Amino acid sequence: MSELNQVLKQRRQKAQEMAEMGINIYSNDFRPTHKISEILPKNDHPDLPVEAGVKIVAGRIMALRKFGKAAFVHVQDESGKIQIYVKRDDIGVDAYQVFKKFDIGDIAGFKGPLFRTKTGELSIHATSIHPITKSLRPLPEKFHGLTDVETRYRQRYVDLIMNPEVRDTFRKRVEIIRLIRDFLTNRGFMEVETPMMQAIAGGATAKPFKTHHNALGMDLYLRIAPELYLKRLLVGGFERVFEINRNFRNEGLSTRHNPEFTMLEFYQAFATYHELMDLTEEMVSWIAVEVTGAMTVPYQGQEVDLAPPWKRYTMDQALIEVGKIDPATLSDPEKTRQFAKEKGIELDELAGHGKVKTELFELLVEEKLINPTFVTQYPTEVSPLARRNEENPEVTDRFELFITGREMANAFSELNDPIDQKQRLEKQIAERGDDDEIFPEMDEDFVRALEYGMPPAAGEGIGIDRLVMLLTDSPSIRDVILFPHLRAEKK
RNA sequence: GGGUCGUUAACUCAGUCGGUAGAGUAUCUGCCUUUUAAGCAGAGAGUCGUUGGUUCGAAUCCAACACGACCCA
Repeated sequence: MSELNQVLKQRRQKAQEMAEMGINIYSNDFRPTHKISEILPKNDHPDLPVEAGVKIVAGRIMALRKFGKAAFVHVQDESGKIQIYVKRDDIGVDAYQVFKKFDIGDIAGFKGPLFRTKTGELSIHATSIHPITKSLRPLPEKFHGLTDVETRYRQRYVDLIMNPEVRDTFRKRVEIIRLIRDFLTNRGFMEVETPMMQAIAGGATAKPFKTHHNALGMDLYLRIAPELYLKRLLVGGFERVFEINRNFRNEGLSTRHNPEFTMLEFYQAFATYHELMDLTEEMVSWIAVEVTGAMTVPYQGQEVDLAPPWKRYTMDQALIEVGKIDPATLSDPEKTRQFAKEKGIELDELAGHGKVKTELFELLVEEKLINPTFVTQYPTEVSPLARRNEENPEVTDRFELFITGREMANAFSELNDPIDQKQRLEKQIAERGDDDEIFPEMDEDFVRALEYGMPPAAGEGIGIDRLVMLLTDSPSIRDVILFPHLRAEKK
């Protein structure tokens, strides 16, 4: 857009005029005595007299209705919005000349007692006005506000100024993360930080971002998961650890995928995935109540009931009961494969029964799991880091949690047999095929760590962005990430 | 990566059959000392995403590209 358009020129001119009047248009000596939210609740009863005393507030001018010798202003600070009544005869002729230069979008301070207008709105009757920061750009129109999605993401600061519900979503996001910290810390978990830049991007199957360390002359990868480092800490003797931090995956973008996203991973020694199912139910339902006030939350027009206990299926049960697959078909690898092909699933020759079942699950079951559902007994074939089930080595002691048809969490009893672990990583690398952008690469140090002996443990990862989407009723991951990734803006 | 839709003033949007650009808000000027989508009168504001093509003539039709949204992989 043109930098020289009329409105911008006028704003700059007005700023200059104010400067010429001797006003510091970027001052930093005004100190409000009250947040607006501290004023509002004490005076919200229309029939009771307002509090006595002078209030000093500061914030952004969001609306300005001028009448010549008086005006009404709406000022918004971080906590809320209040109306100010500015009258020439009360602030003085000179001050009113300054006030006439105020624009919507400016940051200003106001001082005066409270009163209630004819129409009953709580307001501050200004006895003085204070320019603080001049705004050189006009805000979006007051009625429709800012709705253009691209501008909202690219200029999130304007989105936050204009849209209270956006501010609310991000406050909730912070609150959710704080509650997770409290919950885990209260249960004896220790928050740790492990490398974001890794020589071997392990712990998941995904394409990593590559970067380079100049001084060391080595390539590094932004982590796709912290898993292998957190398990090293179990070896080191920390028995309950968690990390909330960014993972990076060099893949496509969608309403559910951003290249950098926030994961919670936590590991508990001397526990199995069963205990993590209990913990997850308790944690997520508690957070839901704390953040939304209810155990049932709306999501995009459907009601999601988060009250424990949650439904638990084995993968086979889910395929039969939700996916409506004939048990006779499912128990026969060849028939299952045939069935998958009929459903249009393309299968690699190397894909075993477990892989085929997982593909069918993703196609036929996942999107139907609206209320929270744990799915257990994932095939060993698709779970290279999980502990085998002791009765049936074809499956692992693992669950995934689905809510609103989306994967929310992935957890398992950890494999701590270094020889089995090494073989499974080697097998996974061998099956990597021609896509050499995808890790894994053998992490010899991780195997060495396991050789020292890792206590039996269960670990879980929860996608924080998706959890926030659920609890804020947000349709896109971009609505819960302050600055989502977009292509470079054209000049 | 594929498909569909979109991109017009700072913002929200119209723009018919191809005839050279409109509204509201915002801005500016004047009036207005309890308004709240304040009001009244007037004014200014545009590389119609970009580049080509068709045409006497393109915001409009065609193509490519850019950016975005949604769906699919």
